[in-house]
Amino acid sequence: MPELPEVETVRLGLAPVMEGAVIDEATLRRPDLRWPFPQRFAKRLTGRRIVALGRRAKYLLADLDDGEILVMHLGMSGSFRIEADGGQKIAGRYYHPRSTLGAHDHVVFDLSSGVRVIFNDPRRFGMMDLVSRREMEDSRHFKGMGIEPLGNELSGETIAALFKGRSAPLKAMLLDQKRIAGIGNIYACEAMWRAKLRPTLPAGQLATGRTTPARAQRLADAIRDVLNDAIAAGGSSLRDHRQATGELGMFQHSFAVYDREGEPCPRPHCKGVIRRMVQSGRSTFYCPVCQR
DNA sequence: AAGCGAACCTGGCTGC
DNA sequence: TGCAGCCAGGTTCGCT
Repeated sequence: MPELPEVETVRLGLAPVMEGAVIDEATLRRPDLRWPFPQRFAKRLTGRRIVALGRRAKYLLADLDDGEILVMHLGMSGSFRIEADGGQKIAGRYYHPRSTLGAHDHVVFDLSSGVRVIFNDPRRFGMMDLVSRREMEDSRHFKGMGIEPLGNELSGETIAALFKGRSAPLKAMLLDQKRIAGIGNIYACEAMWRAKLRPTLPAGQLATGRTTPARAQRLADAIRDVLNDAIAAGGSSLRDHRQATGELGMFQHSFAVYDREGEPCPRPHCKGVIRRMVQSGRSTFYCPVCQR
């Protein structure tokens, strides 16, 4: 379940039980996810205290007390769930007692607090890796990664600079993690709708104009707003996916265009009907009337 | 270099 | 009911 808002929601759910906890035991129930686990993975995690749980784009980062970072990606279908020894209330929240592990429960972290964190990923496009903190920026996952859309770098000027001279469609540019990192198919569609921009627009055209190009500014605002709104709603729960706490995200009810082909455009006074097209192999949902 | 499409997997839904 | 076909929130690889 993973674009930036869903990963941030997962982080917020896991942080109260993981931060400060020691990993008593890490269990790998298969040798790989998308890629093999790193050498001696379970052993290197055992006994480590999790200092902090952070996020970069769609990656979760567990800062360990030996200077390594546990890097985790949810892929398309990854999720975490939390169980507590005998059922427990922690920081005001109740967690279900331990249950039997299921078919796609690939990684289990047993924490010193009695909490168990389970990573489940049917399609196995997720990944876990260990990188040293000092080499993280240069590691293969993060080298060349684009700006953080909720950070200070995102602005109309930045977008204009990032897209300048590019002929690829706007939609493709938004999905390019080497420019802006963390936006996926849903929020690309939603941001373009909010900014009233056509998905096929050659991205470089956002960079034209003497002062700050108005369209680039609208897009920057739309990206920031839609991501913040989604985080506030606990992310989007498609196909019944859950947050780490077991709750459902709610932002799918606020989609303007995503998966709404044939429905009326929700913009006031717009008479458009949402359409679906395919761009670089993925569905794009948009309003042909108000997105230009 | 940039921009596509395919590949990696499994499961759920649709339509015949 | 059964089965084929299509689709899915991501990333990487390989080909023009």
